Amino acid sequence: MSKLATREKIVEAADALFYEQGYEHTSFADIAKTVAISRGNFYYHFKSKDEILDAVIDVRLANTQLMLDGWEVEGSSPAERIRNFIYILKTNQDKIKRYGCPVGTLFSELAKLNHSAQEDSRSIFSLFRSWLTQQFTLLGCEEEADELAMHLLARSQGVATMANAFPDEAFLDQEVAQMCAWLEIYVARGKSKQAKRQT
Amino acid sequence: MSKLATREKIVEAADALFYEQGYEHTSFADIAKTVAISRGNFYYHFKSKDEILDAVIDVRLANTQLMLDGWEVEGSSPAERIRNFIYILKTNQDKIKRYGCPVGTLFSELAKLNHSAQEDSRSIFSLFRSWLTQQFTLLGCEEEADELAMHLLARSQGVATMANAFPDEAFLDQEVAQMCAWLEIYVARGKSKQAKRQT
DNA sequence: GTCTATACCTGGATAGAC
DNA sequence: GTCTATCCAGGTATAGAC
Repeated sequence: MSKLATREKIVEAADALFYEQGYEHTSFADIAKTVAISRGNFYYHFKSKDEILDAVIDVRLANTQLMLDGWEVEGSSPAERIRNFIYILKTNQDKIKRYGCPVGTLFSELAKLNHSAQEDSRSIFSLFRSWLTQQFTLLGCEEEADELAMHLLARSQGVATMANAFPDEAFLDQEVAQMCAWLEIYVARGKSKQAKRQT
Repeated sequence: MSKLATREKIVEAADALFYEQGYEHTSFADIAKTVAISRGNFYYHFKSKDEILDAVIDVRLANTQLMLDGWEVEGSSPAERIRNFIYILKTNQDKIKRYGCPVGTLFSELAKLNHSAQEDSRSIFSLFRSWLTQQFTLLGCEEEADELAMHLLARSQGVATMANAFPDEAFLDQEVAQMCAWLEIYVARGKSKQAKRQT
């Protein structure tokens, strides 16, 4: 098998396992089993377990960027794009109910481990944060855009955590609906500002 | 040293370390160092590491109950009591910024480990949930009381997670203020209902 | 590139002296 | 009750054959 293909398979398997079992709790043996390679083979592709984590975070960053870029389709409005963000909870609800949010739970774990990759994992949050800030700015809420971005991120994180703790509920749907309703306040506010500017 | 005193010291040290470092990442050696006993001595007091975790969860449950009971002081209103809950974030902000919420992060970790104590740790959430539900009911929002309780829990969890990821911000204060403002809607709604009943 | 064998360590847990 | 000594499983990491 080519070098790249195996490396990619390792990262892919590690990505899933780190999400489902946590970073520390996932052993080389676990990854080796799903990729079907020997434990020794890892060290041809990576110097250490930490390097696998770095690669996983890089992949998550890249995939997140791709997702955000994918929402910038022709004719889409910032409100629609923010709604896409809110709907991540709905789209991934099964996994979220089982494992929580991949971004939040990884960051929490690395924070407790005092791991050197903690800052890298925070940058996934930063990616969402700056993107949301941009969308709220486009919506016409420039002064409070970052505050609104952080608020929405926090709401999502909270819903993910509680949906993980109480997965048997209509809770997630309710909260998604409420977040969309909350967004409408700022959509309306942005429109009235635009109207003022045009007069 | 008396049996009880040592046992309590172990639980106390484990409680703090599980919060700061995570359950799995905390070793007997870590606890032994802070309590200043030998590793072998643990097994006089506990059969296994899992039993220490059980004891820690029991202590947290008891302390939470004590805190909630302490808020039922003479003349206090349900609104004030809910505000006390919101203010936990402010009171514990230093630790939250460093380690997140002790309830949420423990549950998340145990969920990933697929640990048998997962349900016990969820019961700490349940304690808050049922208490909040009761307070919202007293406030006059009986139909939606549990929904409001879950909403407030989720907001707190989200704020704790994001304050952990971005601790350098005025973010936590803003969110606490917004949660208090949000509460006022339901305080007002409850009052108008009461007024109707009295006519 | 991938394997097997193995070194080395840390973690939880046990046995038995004191 | 607390200690020391020790066991054993499992983890990361290395060496070297293929």
